[in-house]
Amino acid sequence: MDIYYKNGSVIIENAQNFNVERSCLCGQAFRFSKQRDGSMFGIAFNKGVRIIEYNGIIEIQNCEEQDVKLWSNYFDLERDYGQIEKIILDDERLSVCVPYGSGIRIFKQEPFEAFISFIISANNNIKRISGIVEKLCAYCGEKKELENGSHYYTFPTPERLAALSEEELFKLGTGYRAPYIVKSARRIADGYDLLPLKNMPIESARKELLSFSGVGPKVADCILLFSLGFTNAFPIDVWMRRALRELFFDGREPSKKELESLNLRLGEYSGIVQQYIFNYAREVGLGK
DNA sequence: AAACAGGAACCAC
DNA sequence: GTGGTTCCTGTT
Repeated sequence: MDIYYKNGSVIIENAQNFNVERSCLCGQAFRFSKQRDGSMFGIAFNKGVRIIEYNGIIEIQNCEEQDVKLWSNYFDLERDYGQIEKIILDDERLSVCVPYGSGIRIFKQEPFEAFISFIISANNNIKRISGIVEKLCAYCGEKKELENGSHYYTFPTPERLAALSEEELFKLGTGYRAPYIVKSARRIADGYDLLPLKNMPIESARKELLSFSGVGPKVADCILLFSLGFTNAFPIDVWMRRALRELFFDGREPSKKELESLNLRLGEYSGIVQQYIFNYAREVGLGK
């Protein structure tokens, strides 16, 4: 995989195991959308980028020269997903997931954005989460104009979010999560720093996250996996439950202990493996 | 139009 | 610590 800068774009040549559409739309991040022209538009680090593919080349447009590292880190391009995929392929129970999860890279999102987005994700579906996040950004993010005349909004800072009332959040469609968002955003605006969680043992970081309003086990694991760099965080939602019942537990409901030991058995990349399983469940429509 | 989908809080036990 | 109920909105 060769990554370099050229004329306002970050170019990825010989991309291995990177399916842009699947990665952007699988539910790990909520600010990517496919455009009518087939390109992908997404926002991170307050920057809006357009991603196009041609001749096996992936081009991230609207970048600056110093952004190469930034995006290569965000899209987790330095990791050998081929090796991880091989682990899955070699597992009798998991190999069925490979065609559905292949090419997904786990993005390293900004902690605050992931934190708020996954509080919103509770008891919610991908389409609605994206809609709410978008409204939230339009309501109190920063407006940015693009050269082609269109515009986008950045994700709000903790301060901007903390300044909102429950009523305002409720109107944006967050429902009963409004007070959770207010409380948690205020705690962060008041000085709680999420970054040190990256360097803690996973159990400690998880415990910290669970102390926030609106953050339960599943949301905590999502934040750990999708923004804090814990590739062994193992979020289990209804889709994962369905898939795990079928693949590992002979149709019955696994206990907490069994889930925990499965996580351990899957090893240091269990969270990435989880994404393959999750996508398998969604794409084959398990439980439908 | 009632039923369902989707996690966390909260209160019992 | 486990189990049942409630919270809100969009879809069927």
